[in-house]
Parts: sequence; C-alpha cells; structure tokens
Amino acid sequence: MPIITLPDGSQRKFKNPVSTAQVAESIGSGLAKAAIAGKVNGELLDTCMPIDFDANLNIITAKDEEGIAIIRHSFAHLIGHAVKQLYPDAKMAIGPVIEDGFYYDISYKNTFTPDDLEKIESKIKELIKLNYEVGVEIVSKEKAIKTFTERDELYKLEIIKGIPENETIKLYFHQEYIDMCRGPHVPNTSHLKVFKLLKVAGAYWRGNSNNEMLQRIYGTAWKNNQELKSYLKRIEEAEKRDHRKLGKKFSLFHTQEESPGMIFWHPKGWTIYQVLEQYIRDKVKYNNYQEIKTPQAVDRSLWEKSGHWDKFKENMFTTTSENREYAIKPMNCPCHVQIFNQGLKSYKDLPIRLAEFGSCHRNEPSGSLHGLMRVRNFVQDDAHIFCTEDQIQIEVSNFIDLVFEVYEDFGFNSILIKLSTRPDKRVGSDEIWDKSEKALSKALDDKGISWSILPGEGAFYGPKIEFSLKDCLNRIWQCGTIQVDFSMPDRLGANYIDEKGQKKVPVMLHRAILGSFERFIGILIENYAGSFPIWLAPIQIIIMSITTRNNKACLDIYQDLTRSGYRVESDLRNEKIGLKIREHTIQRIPYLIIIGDKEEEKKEISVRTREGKDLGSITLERLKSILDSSLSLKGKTV
RNA sequence: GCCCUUGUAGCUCAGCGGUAGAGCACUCCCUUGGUAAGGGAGAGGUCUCGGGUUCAAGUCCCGACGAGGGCACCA
Repeated sequence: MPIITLPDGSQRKFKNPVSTAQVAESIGSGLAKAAIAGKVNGELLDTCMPIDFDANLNIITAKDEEGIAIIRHSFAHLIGHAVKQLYPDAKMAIGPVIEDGFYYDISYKNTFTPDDLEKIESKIKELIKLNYEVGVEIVSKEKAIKTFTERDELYKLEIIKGIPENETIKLYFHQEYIDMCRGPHVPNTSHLKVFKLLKVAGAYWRGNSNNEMLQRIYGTAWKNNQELKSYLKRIEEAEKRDHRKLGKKFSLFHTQEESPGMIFWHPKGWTIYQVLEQYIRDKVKYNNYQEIKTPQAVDRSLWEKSGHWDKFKENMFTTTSENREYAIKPMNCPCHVQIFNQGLKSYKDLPIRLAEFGSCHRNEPSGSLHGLMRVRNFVQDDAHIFCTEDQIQIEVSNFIDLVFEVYEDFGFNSILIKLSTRPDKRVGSDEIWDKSEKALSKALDDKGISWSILPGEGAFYGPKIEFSLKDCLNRIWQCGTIQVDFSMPDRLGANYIDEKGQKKVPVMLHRAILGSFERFIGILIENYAGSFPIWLAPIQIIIMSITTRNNKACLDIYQDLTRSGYRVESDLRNEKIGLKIREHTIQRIPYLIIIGDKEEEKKEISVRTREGKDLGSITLERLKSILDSSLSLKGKTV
C-alpha cells in the first residue's frame, strides 16, 4: 500500500503499486497528459514504472528543466527511429542529452549531407505526428544481447558488454525501432514538438582517436517555438561577437596561410596587447617578481634533460645549425631554471620569482587551431616561483588573490576554477602528491572559492589549478593556472643550501595569470564585443572637424591630448559630420570630439560617446578629468 | 591529426559549364555640410594552388594548402 507524498505535502494512498501516470491521472487528466516522468524520492523514472513503496513524488512536465532534458533525450531516440527507417544499414551508437540539445552518434557507409539532415528532420516530424506510445521494458542482459544481435547493432552490444551484471537494462520501444537507455523517456511522442537538427560532425567512438569515426547529428529541442527562436537568435547574436570577425572589422590582427596559427598583430590590436603587457608587468613587479628574458631556440640536450624531448617532441618546432639540433621553446620553464642555477642560492633567497613574457611555439594539431584562442605561437605572462615546500601554501594563496585581483579589473565575474589531480603516469611519491594537492585545495577553500575537481588531469610532475573563462559561444578556455612541480628542478639540477648547510632541491611553481596574451585578448574581444573599456581601447578619442575650416583647431587639440598620453586620432576629411560620427561610432571609439566654429569661438569641444550620449560643449580639461576617472576604473564597470 | 563543410575584388556576398557581378571600402571631381550613410565618375579579380574531364571550367572530378563546425589533443 504505497503512500505517495506530493510536493505540496498532500498524500495519496494506493492499494496496489502505482505508476506516476496513475498518480497523475488521479489528480487530473490535464496533468496526466502533461506528465513526462516521475521524480521518485529524487530519482527520475518513466511514468509507467510501478512504485510499490512509500515515496515522495514530483510529476515532471515540460515546464521543468528535467522535463526538457527528457524531451531532448527522447528526440535523440527519434533520430534513431528516423535514421533506421531511411537508412536501415546505419548502426546506432550513443545518443545523449547535452546543454540545450542532444546528439546521436551513428555509423553509416555514406556520409550524411545537409540534404540527409533535412530528410531525417522531415521523417522525425512524420513520426511525431503518429503520436505513438513509447514502450519500456526492463530486460536481462541476455535478452538485450539477443535483441541487438538480431538487429545487428554492434555498438549497442559493445555498450552492453560494459554494463555490470547487477545493473538493470532498459529497452525503449519506438514502434519497430528499439533503443537501449537508462531513461526515462517520454511516454508518448506527442510530448515531442519543437526541435531542429543543427549539424553533422565527426566524433570518435568512445572518444578514442584510435577508434572508428562516427557521424554525430546534433539537434536542439525546446518546450515551445518562442524558446527555440530565442535560442537560435542567441546563437546568431553570439556569433557576431566572434573575435575573428571583430578582429577583421576593427583591424586588430590577421592570420594568413603561410603561418597557420600565428598572429599578425595590427597597430590597434598591438596597442591592446601592449597595454595588457605593461599592466601585468606593473602587477608582477609590485608583487615581488623579477622580469627576465630567455632564448627562443635552445639545444636539444636541454630538452632531453627536461623531459620535453621525450614527452613533447611531436609538439616542438625544431631547427638546425652547423650540425646542432635546436628546439624553438614550447615552454619557458627549463630556461628559467637555467637562470636560477646561476650562482649558489641560499634558503634565505627563496622564494625567487622569475617572470617572463615568453614567446612560445607549439606545433598544435591543425584541427585544433582556433583564431586567437588556440595558436601555434603565443606569449605567456609566465613566471616560475622557486620555493621551499613550506612556502608552497602561501605562494599559491597569494597567487590566487592576484588572479582574482587581475580578473576583476577586466570585469570578469564567472571564472571556472578546477583542480586537476594526480594522473596515472606521474613522478613523485604519493606523500608529495597528497601534500601538494592539499596545498592547492586548501588555498582555494580558505578563500571560500567554489571549485570542481578534474581527477587524473594533472601534469605528470604535479597537480594544477586552472582558471578558465568562456567565449561568446560558451566554449571554455583555460587562461590562468598554477602548477606545483617537484620534478623539473631536480632534473635540471636546481638546488639551494638549507639552514643545515645541506643541498636541497627547490619546488617550482609554474604560473600564469592571463595565460597567453593571444587567448586572453580573444576572450576580451568577445566579452566586450569590441567596445573596449577606455583603458584598453586602441583609440580612445577621435577628433572630427565640422568643415575643413576647423582642421587647424582639431590638430591643436589632437596635439594636446596626444602629449597628455591619450590615444587620439583625428578625422579631418571633407565629409559631413553625420558620416564621421557614424563611422567612428561603428568603430566603437569611446569618445568623439566635434569641433566647429561654435566650439572654436567658445574655446570648448563638443563631446559625444560611442553609446550616442551627447555630453554637450565642455572644456578640454573637463574631458581629461572624465577620461582619467574612466581610466582608473579599468574594466570594472563594464 | 580525424570527419563534414568551405575558399570569387580590401570587406560582405551573388554567380554553379559558355567572354567575371553587387553593396560597402578605395581614387578623382562636385559639395564646406552641426550629432549614425550628400552627389557623380573611375579604378580594382590568373575566381587559394596543382592536376584532370570537356570544344569550353569560379562552375564538374581528384589532390594539396588554408579556413569554419565538431571529435581527439591541449605536455
């Protein structure tokens, strides 16, 4: 006699085991129709599954987040149903839910073209119209194997092999199509209304590049048309902020065929770069780092010692000279150890913090290159802290503060923080790993920062904290990082003399705040959609004349502002003021100065912002004070 | 690296077997105009590169390279 407790606290008693569908029916037929699944004591179940115990039940409909997720999941099954009708030889692999949508991985002899995608979409629409019941059955492993053997679904059989004996297997019946899934799924296709297939892409079976590449069909689904439309609109708007598009539009940088993955910085892009570099230079100097510069190409022997030749050879560009082989540095750390190694170090010298704006080259796979975000030549705001084990905690803690301080200056508030822990292949004792992982997690916890863990994702030499930011399409890019390294200093012979006069190997902390200038600027461009806060804006002020008669006055003001340290340009063309305003507003120049006869007479300037706000006629001094207060805020108000 | 898509003027794109097009930008001329596009004329392309099919190839086929979306990779 199960007693079902509903979210409002009311209870219903049933004589026999009861399903979510039956409970919903007992409440009302509208709810029965809308019911997609039941959340039974917090666990999602198909509406037809019997409940034979007292339970809390929440009836899930399309209005719930979980309901939409189930709808998306069921749409994946519909891809299966449709694909198997259209292409009976296709083999279905996996079809999970993802953020905002779903996909299905399929193996098929021919490649799916955009035409096929349309056909599949139409077929799915036909199937939806049938309003068929989706059946579900819990089966034995044998039955599942038999079912998919008969159907020649090799991938499903592979999946079954990996399911533990004690775990239940559920089959979902979509008319003649059968899929296997944890579920739950919608009880009837009438729940499946609004969807769109988006694209086909390749994906390795089980995410392993040694396996066959399958064809992945991506789709999105929503509870109504408005939500679908607004989702598509959102994507469209986000794509307009793409840093590669804006990089062209604002002439910040370009790339070209002859040097894939390497950036040609234009004057305006380079201005942003330089502002960032000087900003970080001041920051690290203030925090007791010493800036250095190390060679670009280093003999193979050093990379052999550091372990890079062994572990990282594929990713290094090499070159030769007079029978010697060199590698263009992919990282700065080995060179920094060389500087540490010059002269004898005492424990009293530690920590030593060596910073470099180090240009690194890595031969990244061609398919991974992505605008400024993933490049083959980039400059890190790199530094290595050489310290004792006892100093790790405080150094990590200080670094985290520094990262937050810096990110705040850019107005970033959603920073993803992850701790990557010991991988299977690693150096160093478990004791040391325990200690360094704990140092990192403690530093995060002490500050009340929320973070997630990436088990086994640490570097072979030590765990790391990653600070990641999102681009306009929510793709995640690692920017800042701090990594504990017990290995490289030893390999490269670094040591210091401790209190007892003994030689000891220092710990090395690898760390970067922005990560790479390239990636960070990419994130900035998308984050600000090209409307850079004034401290970063490549051109801060444009001075425009009403007629050529006013050109001389414009040049005087230009000279004044330039000599006061602002980034200014003038537009003295024989064009109407409306055109000039339009063009420079589109270029997102923060302040537009207009000089006509009236301004000349009053010895003032008219100022307008890129947002279209008219500040009226003011003195040059007044403008400077507006600029200065805006400069001091950096990106905090944006 | 793998799969799919894609590569035409500085930019955005049309053309998809029959002598290269548009808009914006550019150059020149007229216009000296007050807060998001004044008017006219002109110049500009081995249609990424290399093969092939064809009487004829931006257009069809093959390959290379680049780019875009995924996947894998990101020490």
